[in-house]
Amino acid sequence: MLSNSSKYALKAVLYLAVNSTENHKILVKTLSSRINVPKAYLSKILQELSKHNLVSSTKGPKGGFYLAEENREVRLVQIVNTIDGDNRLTSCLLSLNQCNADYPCPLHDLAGKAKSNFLKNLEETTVQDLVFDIASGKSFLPL
Amino acid sequence: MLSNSSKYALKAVLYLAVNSTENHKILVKTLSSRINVPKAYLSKILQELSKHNLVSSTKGPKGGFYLAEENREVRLVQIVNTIDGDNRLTSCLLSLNQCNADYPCPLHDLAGKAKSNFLKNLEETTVQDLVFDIASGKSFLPL
DNA sequence: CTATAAATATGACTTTGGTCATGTTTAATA
DNA sequence: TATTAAACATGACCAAAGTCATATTTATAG
Repeated sequence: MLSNSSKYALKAVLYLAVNSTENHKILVKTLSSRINVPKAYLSKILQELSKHNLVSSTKGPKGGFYLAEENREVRLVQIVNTIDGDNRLTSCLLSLNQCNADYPCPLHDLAGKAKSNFLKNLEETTVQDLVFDIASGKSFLPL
Repeated sequence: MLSNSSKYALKAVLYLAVNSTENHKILVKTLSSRINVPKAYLSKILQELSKHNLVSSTKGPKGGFYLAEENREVRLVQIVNTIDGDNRLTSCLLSLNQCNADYPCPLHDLAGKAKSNFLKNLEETTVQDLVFDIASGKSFLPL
């Protein structure tokens, strides 16, 4: 459903959303140990996210990664698509080219509703929304 | 969501369901060209399915693969689990160990409903059900 | 202006899923 | 009973995802 890389990306963004501000940046090293993702690999993922303006960073001493206000409006689907590409979630379950609502493959309906529901949620939900759930005790962070 | 191997397995079973009987067995070679899956790889998948009694086969001249009546009662989840293992579909979206309804990770609800819906469908649907959909024009076969 | 601390860029290594080729066993038929 | 046609079994190869190490760039602070 999601690649490992996407999961790591989501975990990282989530941690930054809760624990960082522009005045309190986080080192890759720290982030790595907090969310249990190998440092070097996490680096690569953060760079990709940074390049697409989904997270913020500054180099040099006192530098690090953080989420600016604009980053908090990012929708989860942007994160997933940036890392996994955008058709991982939309393609037919059997990977058939000609499979659509008018000419569905035998598994189309079976998966279709679940998938579109999931995708819709990813599209509608922002990072800030998740932070809100955590703050209000609806969900929990230990990553 | 599903591995390539699972997709191939589903396609193969579906083709056999529609086109084979105990008196009309299908060669791997034929199946391969009909569903566009490399012959050698398809072989391996069919062997795995056969070992678990999800498809039937006989060796030797006049041999081949087919679906016996019992095979038509197989549920899709059995096919997927046999090929992919059984936790690919059930594990947490972020692959967290401690994530459950009482202590959900921030993405739990977002994916949970979609995933459990999909899983439920795989558990409830038999091969025969899909054949029925095809026969009644609800879905289409070209694989 | 220099030293240093951090992200960034690049590329190599490893693991795993997917692909293929070869040989072995089984069963039908002549 | 010999031949042959098929599934079955095993293992090697390949490609992509995941993992890691090294070098470069940038910014801060003394």
